[in-house]
Amino acid sequence: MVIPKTIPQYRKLYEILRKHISEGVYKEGDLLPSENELCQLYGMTRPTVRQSLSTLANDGYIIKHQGKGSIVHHLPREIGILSVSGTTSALGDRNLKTRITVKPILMKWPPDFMFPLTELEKESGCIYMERVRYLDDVPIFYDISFIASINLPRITSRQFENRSLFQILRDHYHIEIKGGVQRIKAIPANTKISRLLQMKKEQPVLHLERKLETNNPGLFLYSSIFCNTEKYSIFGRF
Amino acid sequence: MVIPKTIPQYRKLYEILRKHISEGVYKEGDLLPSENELCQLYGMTRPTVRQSLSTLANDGYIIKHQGKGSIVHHLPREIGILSVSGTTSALGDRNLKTRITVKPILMKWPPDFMFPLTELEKESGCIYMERVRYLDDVPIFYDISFIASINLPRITSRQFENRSLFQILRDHYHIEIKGGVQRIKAIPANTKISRLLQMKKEQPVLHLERKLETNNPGLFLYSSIFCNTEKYSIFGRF
DNA sequence: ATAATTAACTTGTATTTACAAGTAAAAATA
DNA sequence: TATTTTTACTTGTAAATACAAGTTAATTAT
Repeated sequence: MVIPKTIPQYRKLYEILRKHISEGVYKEGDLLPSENELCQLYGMTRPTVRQSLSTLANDGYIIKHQGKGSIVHHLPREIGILSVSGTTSALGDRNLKTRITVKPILMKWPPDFMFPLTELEKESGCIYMERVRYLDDVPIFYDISFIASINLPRITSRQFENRSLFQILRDHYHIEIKGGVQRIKAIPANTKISRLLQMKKEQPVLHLERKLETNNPGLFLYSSIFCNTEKYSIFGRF
Repeated sequence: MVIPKTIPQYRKLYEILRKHISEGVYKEGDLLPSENELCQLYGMTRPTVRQSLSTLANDGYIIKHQGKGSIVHHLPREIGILSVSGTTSALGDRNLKTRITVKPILMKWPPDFMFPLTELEKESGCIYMERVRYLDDVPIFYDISFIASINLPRITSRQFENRSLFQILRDHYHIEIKGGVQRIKAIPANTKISRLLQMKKEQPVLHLERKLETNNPGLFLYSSIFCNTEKYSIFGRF
């Protein structure tokens, strides 16, 4: 697994500021301390500080303005990289519940997998799981996940109930999502999907097929997501 | 309008390499010249060259590998930021045709617009247009665009037929898309959409509502896109 | 011949220094 | 008072330098 011996300084500052933004120490619209102030505060030089800030800007946490400063721009990113924007008012994480319908099991990759696989991935098999996610006790997402079983000890026995898969991978395995590709379609709900998402058959459902890249070059996460967008939309930045 | 007096060196090299990648001088999987070689070739120092390369990497044109080099990773980005991935083999730009169904006109913003507008935007009105895009002569996209009519001389009289709106904005007004937000839904086709996209009523259609940010801080592009995803998927990177 | 080591590359991180350019508030002017 | 100019801040661009760390191929030793 990727366990970096030494974490770069710019990365440390990035994590500090990201945490502060997430926790509300700096709120949306706030000006971050100036680059020179951050230099003094954390004992770094300006290029190093700037590297932290430009990474934050790339990730959408701040917007930089020449002559002005860095303005906090907190983004909704509750559910992986996607998030939900509803007709109702702003929703907190507390309304979101996850139910595992198929617990993580080690198995062979399905034939005709949605994305091409490397030999290493094929050999090592995959960890499979199915989840349904509820918003205000209404099922919104039906999520089928595949992870190559490469160097992920004890993952099948972990608790997935109320934490994001991404968070577990981050906290326990130092795996971070760097980006990815996705295919999006609108399809009619089949019997299984309509039952799981409590909707009528043939009603439009959003279908996403995603391949997520991690900081571990050979490791990808795959997921097939079905989403009931009758009441909520999928919200995303790019 | 934003007409930069002096284009930074790193930006010049970025444009050169981006063009070379787009035109196939460097093909997918190729190694770019090393940073030191680029320094010599273009008479820049390594930090400057690295800034070009990291911008290219951020935009998804290359992937950098420590100790190895920068590998070209050409992405399909024919239609704005989205692109289409079909079941058929790789499709070139030549198969894509655009038909303007409502020519650009200056008008007031619709009431209950899909995104909140600033006062400046409301005052200046909007340029409205509707387009249908064909892939292999099959209508795939029905695209309704709104642009705030701020400093865009003669835009309503320009030729939009076979060039991307983005390309015109880039070439004539130095406007570049920096990012944006979007809402995605799966909806049943109504009468108008089913007619325009030549599909049955009530069939699932992908609906995107997008707000695109430009290098001009006050200027945004808005579009409402309906997409027939029966044969093709929307493909995207993040 | 094979395996281990070394050398020569590559990109990654970091410091230091300098000036350009955009922003906003204070100061000087009309 | 209202306007213009100045000043002091901010981030943006760029150079020169140094070493760390990952990759690859040539060299060396077994």
